[in-house]
Amino acid sequence: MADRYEPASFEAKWRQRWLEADLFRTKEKPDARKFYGLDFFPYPSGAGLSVGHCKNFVPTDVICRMKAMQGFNVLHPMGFDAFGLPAENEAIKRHTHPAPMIERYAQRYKDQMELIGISYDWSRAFKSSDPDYYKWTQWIFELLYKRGLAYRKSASVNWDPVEKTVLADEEVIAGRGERSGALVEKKWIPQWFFKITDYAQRLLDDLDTIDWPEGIKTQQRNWIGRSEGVQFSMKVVFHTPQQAAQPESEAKKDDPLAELEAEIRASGFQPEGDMSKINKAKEISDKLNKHAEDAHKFDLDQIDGIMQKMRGLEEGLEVSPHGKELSFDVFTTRVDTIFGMTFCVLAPEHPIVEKILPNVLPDHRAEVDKYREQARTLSEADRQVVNREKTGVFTGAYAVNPANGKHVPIWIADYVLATYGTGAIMAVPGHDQRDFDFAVKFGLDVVPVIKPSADYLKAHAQGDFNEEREYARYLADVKSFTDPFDSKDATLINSGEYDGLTVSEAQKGLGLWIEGLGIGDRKVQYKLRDWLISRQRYWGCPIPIIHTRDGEDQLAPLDSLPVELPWVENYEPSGDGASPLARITEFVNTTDLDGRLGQRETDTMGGFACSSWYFLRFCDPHNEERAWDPGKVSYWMPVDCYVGGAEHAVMHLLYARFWTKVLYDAELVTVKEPFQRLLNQGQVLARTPFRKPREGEHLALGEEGILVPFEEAKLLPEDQVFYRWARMSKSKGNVVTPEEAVEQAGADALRLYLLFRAPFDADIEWENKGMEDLGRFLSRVFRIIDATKRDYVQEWRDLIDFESLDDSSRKLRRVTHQTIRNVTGDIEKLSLNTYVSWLMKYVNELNPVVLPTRGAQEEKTPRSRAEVLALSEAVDTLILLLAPGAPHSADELWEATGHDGFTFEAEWPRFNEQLAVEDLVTVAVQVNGKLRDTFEISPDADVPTQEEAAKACLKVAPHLDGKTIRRMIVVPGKLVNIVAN
RNA sequence: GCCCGGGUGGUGGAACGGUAGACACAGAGGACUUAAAAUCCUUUGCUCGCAAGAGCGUGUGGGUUCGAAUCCCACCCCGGGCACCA
Repeated sequence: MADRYEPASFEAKWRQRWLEADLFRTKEKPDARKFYGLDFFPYPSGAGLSVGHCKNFVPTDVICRMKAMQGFNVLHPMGFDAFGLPAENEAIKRHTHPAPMIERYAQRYKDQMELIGISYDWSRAFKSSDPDYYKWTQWIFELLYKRGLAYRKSASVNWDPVEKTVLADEEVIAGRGERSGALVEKKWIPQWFFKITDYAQRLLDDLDTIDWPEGIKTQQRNWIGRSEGVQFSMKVVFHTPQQAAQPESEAKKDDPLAELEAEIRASGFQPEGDMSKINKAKEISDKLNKHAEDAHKFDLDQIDGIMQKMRGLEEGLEVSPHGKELSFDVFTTRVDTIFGMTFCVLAPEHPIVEKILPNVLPDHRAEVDKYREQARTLSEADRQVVNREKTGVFTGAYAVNPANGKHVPIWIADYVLATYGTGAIMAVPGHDQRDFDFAVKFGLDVVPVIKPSADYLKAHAQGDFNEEREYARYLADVKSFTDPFDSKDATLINSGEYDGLTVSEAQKGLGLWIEGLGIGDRKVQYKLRDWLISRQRYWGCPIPIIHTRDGEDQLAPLDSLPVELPWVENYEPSGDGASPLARITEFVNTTDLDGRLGQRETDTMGGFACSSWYFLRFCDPHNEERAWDPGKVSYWMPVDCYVGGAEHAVMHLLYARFWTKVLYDAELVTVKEPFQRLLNQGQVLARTPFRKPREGEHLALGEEGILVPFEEAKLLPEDQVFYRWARMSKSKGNVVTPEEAVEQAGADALRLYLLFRAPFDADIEWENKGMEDLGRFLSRVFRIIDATKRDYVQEWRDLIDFESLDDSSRKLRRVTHQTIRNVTGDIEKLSLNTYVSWLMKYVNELNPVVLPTRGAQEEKTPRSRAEVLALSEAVDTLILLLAPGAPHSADELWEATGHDGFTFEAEWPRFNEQLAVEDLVTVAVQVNGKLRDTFEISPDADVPTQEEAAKACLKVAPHLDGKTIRRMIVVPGKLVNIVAN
């Protein structure tokens, strides 16, 4: 055995032996606890792995290796997310077919993962594009369909003109396709969706039950976007042309309903019981509008007359030419501000706009048409520009504010989204920034309904601040205050009988009132929308649906699964919104369950469908009868430690949770959450050269310079080049491959460097030299083991308890057991940089014991029996604690010390509390919180003894001079604080 | 704008509310060597001081506490996410 780390001489040998021994095959020992460690399902890119990817795999490997040594049944699988756009795009670029291409790339990934010694059980590997796998993806699709969670509808969707397919909301970042960066267009085509919105509340609630980074949970909460509020109906009314030209008239003050009641009685309609007037009116209107079949019981002419009258009650109004009531719903989280509603806004796409238009003046109609056309053609990105100037048009119609009967103008504006809530809002410019901006721009009224705080008034004050004066000015001229008062902690004004209530009281009161009125309900809204899974692309899992000739959708029969993706030479997307599969008639034409002719669905599923259940298949990967054996899945699930990048916060991680919950409801899995513990690793950044822009060159926003290859950077004048830390990527030319790293420094040095350089979840600024530092550490380990060869006793375990400890051996064993405790705890916490630190510290402590200073070597007295045994224990412990991080070296040393087999199969060192206890502890002495001295004392000394010892400290006395001790605070064995003045 | 992280020596980073700077890199000095590399030893937060020692120190300013890098409030800076969601 060498006395230094020489990776070239043994690392490859050990990898070969592990392979031959089939060492990492998943064990399913009875009675053992399980541990499921998993890395995110990677897409095997043609660029291969960089050391950046390894930062993901190594930590999982460390904890899995430790768990295996602790006797757990460990599931540590790997496979490939092979279906999807990245693979297909790359295949098109290379003029090849994705299937053989992905096969090659996956093989390279596997080779690279093996090269750095990751302990994956490759016997469980699969690709999501394997028919044996996607058969079951289709099976789950059918399950979703049967449960009403998969549906097809025409919708305005995100069309990526470069990828030539639609994208899910989650794949659109700031109006651009996540991968292509192209501006996304709106397209109206029939699409398949999964009804994830049904699970919104559970996806939100169960976040509290899992151990994930807070940031990821928050991102999911925001994405789900729950808000509580009130949804209520607003009636549309139309002014006559003459009246429309006049200023808006006040609503009639006397009680129109009393008159109406008389009319109702006169009609012969006898309401049952003691219904309120409002309910009577509502009932009539309901009969007319919704239950025409009931209406025949009454004299229709008479009722029509009542309705005319009812509308006529609204002063200054004329009945719409159609004689039909129009209304629309609005959603608000601030029903307390309802008295401040001065206008309403509809999204341009709102369907009621069609019904309003025939009843308004032609001028309005023309403007609205023009605006809607503009909105339709405006790209999603243009519409989402930050702080965009508000646009909109008045429809010519009005809505009745149910709170005060006032008629407020209905506008159309694209700042109201058709896809959220009801696509219509009550606008309260007094207390909402967006409405305020709109009101200011279009000269609409602003009515404050919440009393502004003194702070707000002060911030907007002109000249000397006088609260009352400012308040008066505020009430008179809100618009001059430049932004609305936005507080949820104040009282109401201008709100009739609700004046003086707090915001939360008013929310409760007004919510109940609206419910009682029967025009609305308290409601919960979510931002989350259904998951769009159709892709008009070839390389994906076919959707197992047959469209029959009479327009029905049928599931492909279960025994016909998988619906295999046909092999075709030409699979490029057409760009017309149809999938390439639509061109393959042999694929398209088929018969359904009943033998009717039909056509297959030609869209494929987006890649995220395939990765939403792979962690279940790993539990039982070769099952041909079913997707998985429920017993196996209930044994292994949930994943105990799931490691991957934070970029999947709202895509994969949300979808996989959704599928798991559906499968739970179908009693196919026993967990509600798939990933109990999630960790996001940091990235590896590499020094990347940029040059300053030349004349005529322009930098995009946020760019500092122009990326140049290293070769070019070396040739450029020094003042033209600068370096920045950037994520490793092939396009930046800054990639370090695992092959290069292993060649230069060795696999174990690479592994330890990735662990040690920064905390697990922090970014690493890569330096090749850093690996060599860890190589030197490994050399020190080799030297220590080499130097103890002569004294080492392999059977120390059987002998050590019978030997009484002398000073030196007690110290040794103490250090050993403290290290076992620290290392085990840190690996458990995935605090892996400190894991390596403890090993280094341990080596530093062993060094002087093992390697006497030169010259003294000859006269070294022979070691005592106890010391020899303690040292032997230290040797084994060091090797075993090192094994998860540096498995090649550990096995090399394990063999050199005469052990059979592999460290992977050896038992993890056990921590003995008694041995770790110190004889003496150092106690800090503070005077008034400032450190003045320390003393050593037995750890079980009582409090008075420690107080006395503290007072006796020499350096303490001068600081107590002329002071009286008021108090003494003792943290036994740690600290004494003398409080004196 | 809102929401998450994060600001600690020359550098990467350690620190259950209890001795700030573990562990490492870099620096300085030394040993071995003809020399270098490698290795080993010592030293290293800053300021003042020959020293003993004292003072100052975890982005800034306040607060809570016997005691704050750690908890609370306000602000500044960096990284990430969301983005007209009513």
